[in-house]
Amino acid sequence: MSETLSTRDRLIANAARLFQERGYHGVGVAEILAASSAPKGSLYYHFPNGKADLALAAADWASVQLLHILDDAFADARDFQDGITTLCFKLAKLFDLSDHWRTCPISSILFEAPENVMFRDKTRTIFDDWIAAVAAKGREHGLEKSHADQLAEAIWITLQGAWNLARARKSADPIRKIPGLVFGA
Amino acid sequence: MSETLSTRDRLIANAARLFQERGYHGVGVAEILAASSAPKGSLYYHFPNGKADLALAAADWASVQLLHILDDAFADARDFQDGITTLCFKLAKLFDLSDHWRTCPISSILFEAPENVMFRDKTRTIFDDWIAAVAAKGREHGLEKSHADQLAEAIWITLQGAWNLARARKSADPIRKIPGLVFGA
Amino acid sequence: MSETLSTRDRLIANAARLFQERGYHGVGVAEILAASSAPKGSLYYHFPNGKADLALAAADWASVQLLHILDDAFADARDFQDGITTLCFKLAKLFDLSDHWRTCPISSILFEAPENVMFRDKTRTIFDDWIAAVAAKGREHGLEKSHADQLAEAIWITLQGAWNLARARKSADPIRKIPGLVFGA
Amino acid sequence: MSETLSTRDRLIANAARLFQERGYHGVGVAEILAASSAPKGSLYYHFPNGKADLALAAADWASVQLLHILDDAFADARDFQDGITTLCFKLAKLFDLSDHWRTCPISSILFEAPENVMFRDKTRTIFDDWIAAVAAKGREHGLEKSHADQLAEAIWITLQGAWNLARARKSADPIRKIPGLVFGA
DNA sequence: CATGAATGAGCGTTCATTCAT
DNA sequence: AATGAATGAACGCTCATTCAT
Repeated sequence: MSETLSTRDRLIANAARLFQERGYHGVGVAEILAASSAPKGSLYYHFPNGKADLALAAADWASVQLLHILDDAFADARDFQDGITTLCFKLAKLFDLSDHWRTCPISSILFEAPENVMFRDKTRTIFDDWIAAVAAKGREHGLEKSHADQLAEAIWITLQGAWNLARARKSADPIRKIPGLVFGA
Repeated sequence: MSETLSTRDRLIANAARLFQERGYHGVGVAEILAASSAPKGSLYYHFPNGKADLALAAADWASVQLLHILDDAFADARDFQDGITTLCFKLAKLFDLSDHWRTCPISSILFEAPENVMFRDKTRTIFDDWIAAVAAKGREHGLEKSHADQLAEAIWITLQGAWNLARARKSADPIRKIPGLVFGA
Repeated sequence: MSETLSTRDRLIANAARLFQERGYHGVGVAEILAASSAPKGSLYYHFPNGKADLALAAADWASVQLLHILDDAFADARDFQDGITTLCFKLAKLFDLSDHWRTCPISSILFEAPENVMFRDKTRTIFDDWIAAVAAKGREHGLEKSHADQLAEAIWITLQGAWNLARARKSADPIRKIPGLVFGA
Repeated sequence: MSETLSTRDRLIANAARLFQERGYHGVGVAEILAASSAPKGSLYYHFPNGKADLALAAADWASVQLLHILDDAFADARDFQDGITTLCFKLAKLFDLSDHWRTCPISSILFEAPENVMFRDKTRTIFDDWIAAVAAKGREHGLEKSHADQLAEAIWITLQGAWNLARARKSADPIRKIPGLVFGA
């Protein structure tokens, strides 16, 4: 990650990436610190509650990244289906670039953390925010609210499942086939 | 778990349950041993390669459980959609009973394990076996092969995604709504 | 080792070789059993006191081997110095063949064992027996008893030291230079 | 060991002594930590590669001790033989004080360690350094270089072998008789 | 605002041994 | 005479965290 970022931001970005690859328990704080070129004690300066705090911040950061990708996908979209198709191809490309491994950063980070009410609540919030953002894109392209909400949730569910299958098959095909599944063949 | 099971089987069943709840790295072998009333060294007698071996065996065991649930769901099914609906309600009930936490045992066990070729290969095999089993049910109820295959894969993707959303929302509703998504409202 | 040996003899021969390479604590009974194609429980049938018993038997066996090499070296010896020179070249060759690692089997086995009176006593007995055997060769070739005894002890001391230096230098040269040291250049 | 030493130095000194007594595999890190009044994790702070790192540091430390003993022995030496005689008597006394057990610390530490290229290389380096230091003493007392080198190597070989025999016999006599062997009776 | 030395509970694993058969 | 399943203490090591500076 760029050296122009602050120590705090480097910790967050590296934590997000590493957790996405190997899960909350699969990555030690020492590895995150080393990847961020941060000294041992600095984690607890920036995140007083330690690893859990950092994971929550990393999930927030990853959520913002996902919303940026959504916005980019819809920047030149002719209609809703076109925007979603672009989105899926963007996510598929990222997946291909990650050795067919990095899937949903939120699920990767938060579902593997200790069964903690704060972790689960944040997951729900981020999921719902993303679904709402997709639904908003639908309404912007003329869909009725209830239809947009339904489609957005279906897209999110399908994306989550496609990520899992793509990871198992080492292939982004399931991600690219999402529009076909959601909008009909 | 029942005391009538062998030490090996108790280890597998407890490992499957605990990994499903907190992931491969989130559960220590000491906890699995304690839950199984097995002494420390017996794990390595039954599973010479240790925790990784046990996780693979637990994934196999969980896969068999999932296939049994599928068979049960189709025992009295009028048609394919009826069988899938029963299946989803059975899975939703299990999810409710687990404090809204236990989702796909295969993903829970194998995606959180070390990024190991053997783990990913087994995930793909079990996923594909399950999809093939669902497709077979489809053909038994008169569906054409290509249609059955497509539907089975769509069902699996949707189930995986619905499990994720259900866990975030502490509600089995997404699981119960799978038939509506896959077969059309 | 040959399959014609009894389980007991295979255990002894493999234990002697493995202890010689990595010391008493450096080799586990499981490895000795595996190398001997012997079942897990059979060690305690043949050696009721376990690993320590086996190590004592292995040291005895190695001692007999060393005495055989001594006899071979003196079979055609013109005089005492000639016999010792042949002996050193034989030992140097064995050392070369062992990747420059296997030195005195007795020291390797017994000095690394737990500080046990039985282990130390056996070491002394085997050392003294070997020195006495060399002294006997001296007397057979006309040396006076006191001179033969002194030379034999000097040879043994020099051989032990040369083995150490040879191991550190990955070269049998120190072993081949023993006659020059003991008999004068 | 003195409480005024740093944790790191206490670890090294205790490790050197314990390894010298029972070999690399014969001493557990827990015992070294306990002897050093150091907590479990501190070993890996000071020696990131753990037990192997500590053994290498202990060998270096022991090497320095041996060179100090050499310097002390030659502080008031009339000639080379006198210095070597003093050295042997000093080493014999240390051997007597150790319950006739502690011999060459370098061999004790490094030959019993895993067959690792780094361990063997360090053994050779320390051996050669010690031989060179003895040869330097010889030249300081008027010996020609080639003669000094030969004598130094012979002294080292004889010392190693004498240590082995002394240990087996529970007697420092072989160590005290080294000058007679090397310089002629 | 930042650091790195220090901590001890816990990690997955290996150990020599025992025992019922 | 021989076996392999079972055992739990001990192994070397990693962990997230604390704290004095």
